[in-house]
Amino acid sequence: MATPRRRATIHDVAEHAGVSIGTVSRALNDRTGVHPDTRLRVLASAAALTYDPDKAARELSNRRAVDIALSVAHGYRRLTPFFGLFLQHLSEQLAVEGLQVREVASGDDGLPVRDADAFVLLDAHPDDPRIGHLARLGRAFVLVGHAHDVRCVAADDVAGGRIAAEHLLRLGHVDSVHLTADLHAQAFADRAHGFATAFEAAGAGQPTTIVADDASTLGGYRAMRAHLEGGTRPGAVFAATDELAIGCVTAAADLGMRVPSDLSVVGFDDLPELGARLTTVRQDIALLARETVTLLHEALAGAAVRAVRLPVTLVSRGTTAERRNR
Amino acid sequence: MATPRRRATIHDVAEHAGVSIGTVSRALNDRTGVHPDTRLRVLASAAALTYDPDKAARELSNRRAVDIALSVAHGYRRLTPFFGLFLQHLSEQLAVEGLQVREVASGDDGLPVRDADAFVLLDAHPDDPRIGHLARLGRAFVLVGHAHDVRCVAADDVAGGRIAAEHLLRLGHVDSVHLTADLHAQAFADRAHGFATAFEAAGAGQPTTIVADDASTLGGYRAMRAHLEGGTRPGAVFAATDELAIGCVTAAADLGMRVPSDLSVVGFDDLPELGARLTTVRQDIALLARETVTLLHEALAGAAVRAVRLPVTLVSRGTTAERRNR
DNA sequence: ACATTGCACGTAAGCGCTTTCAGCACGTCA
DNA sequence: TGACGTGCTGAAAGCGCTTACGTGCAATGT
Repeated sequence: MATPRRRATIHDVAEHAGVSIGTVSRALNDRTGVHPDTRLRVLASAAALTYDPDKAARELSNRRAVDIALSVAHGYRRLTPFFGLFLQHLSEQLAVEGLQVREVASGDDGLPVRDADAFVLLDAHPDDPRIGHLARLGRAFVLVGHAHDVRCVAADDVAGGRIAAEHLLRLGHVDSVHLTADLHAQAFADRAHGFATAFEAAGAGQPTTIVADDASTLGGYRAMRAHLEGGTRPGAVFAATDELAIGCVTAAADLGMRVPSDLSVVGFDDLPELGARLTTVRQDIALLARETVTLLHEALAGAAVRAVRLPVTLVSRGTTAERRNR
Repeated sequence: MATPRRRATIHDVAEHAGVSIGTVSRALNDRTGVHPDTRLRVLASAAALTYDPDKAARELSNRRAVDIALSVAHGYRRLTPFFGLFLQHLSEQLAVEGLQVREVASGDDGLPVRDADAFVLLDAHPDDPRIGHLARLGRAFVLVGHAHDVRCVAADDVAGGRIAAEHLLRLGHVDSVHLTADLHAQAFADRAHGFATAFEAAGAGQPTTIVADDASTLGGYRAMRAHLEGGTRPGAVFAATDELAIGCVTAAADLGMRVPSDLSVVGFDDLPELGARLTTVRQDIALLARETVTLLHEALAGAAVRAVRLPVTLVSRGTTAERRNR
């Protein structure tokens, strides 16, 4: 049975290596002024004892115990795969700096419940009450998404819509439709705008927009299926989300259409598993996380508010093809 | 602009209240030996300074810096609303004890990447490689779900299936079907088993089982729709999940059937938003979180392995009704 | 009257770590 | 030879907190 192992401390390592704790600390943290031989000896001892520095002690000593609270609009209940991934990258990114997400919660009123040093707001509409709340309290926060006059970061959604349009246009799909959900959400509005603008600029007219009940795969499926069954048979669809796109693909398949020969579909996000085969507008979630952390530091330092837009790229996979004559 | 506020320390509070730091600590932690008046004064000072004790320092002092890693099978990518809620309760529960989930991650190989003191495994099949891995390492862990010979906790799925059956039977639905996904998952297998057993015990025969491609709302929708379109029109369906149930309800609606008059549906889990109107088998997620923490402590203490089953209850809402003659 | 209790509180040690500072053993330059 | 770096290391302070331990004081007992 697992003996309740006592964690090795820096003292144990020091003793084992025959040096002082100061030297161990320096060696382990790549500080200068340690003889190479000594460093090696310390490293070996640390490995031998499976030494794992105590986070709390390290934080305390570093006096960089920054509490970072992550606030998701509806708790985890509506956590999308996208935000799930983001979260993972965020905590990895913070771990690099020895920081960490301390708590993940928001009260029933939607307001962050904890008095942290800094907040990351997910899933916020521009008029989200949390923004005013935090601003009023003078707390550091960064919004993942977009709003005016607040520190925020998000993909360049307009550009995303545009490159989706250009891709489709290049393939000859002048009769594309746009499948989205809740245009009240800034990201969706921007993507729709970028898409429509590019179409008009190309003289292809205003594309039809289908609004699903929600941004789930089911939402996308039903909206698309209804549209397809309505008689109109567009050659391509740009879905505002990979999940919506999956719904599209599934709906098309259920109606006997083939993707991409009968219907091209391009998604948005590039979620690993979900869209492994999907042509989609990729946003770099790792980069998003890194930028979030940067902004977090700026917020803590009291720097000027700025909004950052992250580039997106189109990754062409199996769900788009040239328009066939019909 | 938010001045980079310096956090108040226990010394500030002590000075403000005109007492020593020891007294502040005792007052704030409900220790005995503090005069009621003094306690009040300290509390007031703490509030005035918005004092928020430094977690790191507290942990260090308490030497209960227990690293608890939460391991989700596929990262957050497949985090279901159910596990999302569970996570929330778990971190709340741990917060009560001054503990916290330190990291939430699993490597690309699916194995937990961090060397924590204890692990919470979500979403694990009984033959999940993580179980053997952790056991081999002699690490403390608890599995949320079921498997043989490991410390685990889960709802009483068999009973859940049974009470769903009894509810439906009581309403006269002898022609119920069971909608599930991936019977390889222990929970789903158990629910199906409980359901079928109760039906047979009542002399109602073996209920039809429909297996959806996945446990999403879309999966439930498509499976149910296909079944319904196939001609058979069951009077009721027991879905292994609230999400599947939502899919059912939606499919029925899309086919012009009315719930519950044409089709009764009962779900499983009782997720707040999702199933607000759903008749469902409720599991107490908060309790699940509490039990998880209890088992975690047992694991850390090296107690004997035990598996716990949590009771479930049927909550009857708007999606079930008595069988009509047809 | 004094010794004894018990309560409320202050003092200080210590949790495991980082980092400054001083010291020591060299070598270098005049 | 002595004054001076230079490179490496140990000692010790301190991060913010909890918690023995000790002390002063009033209340109690004799």
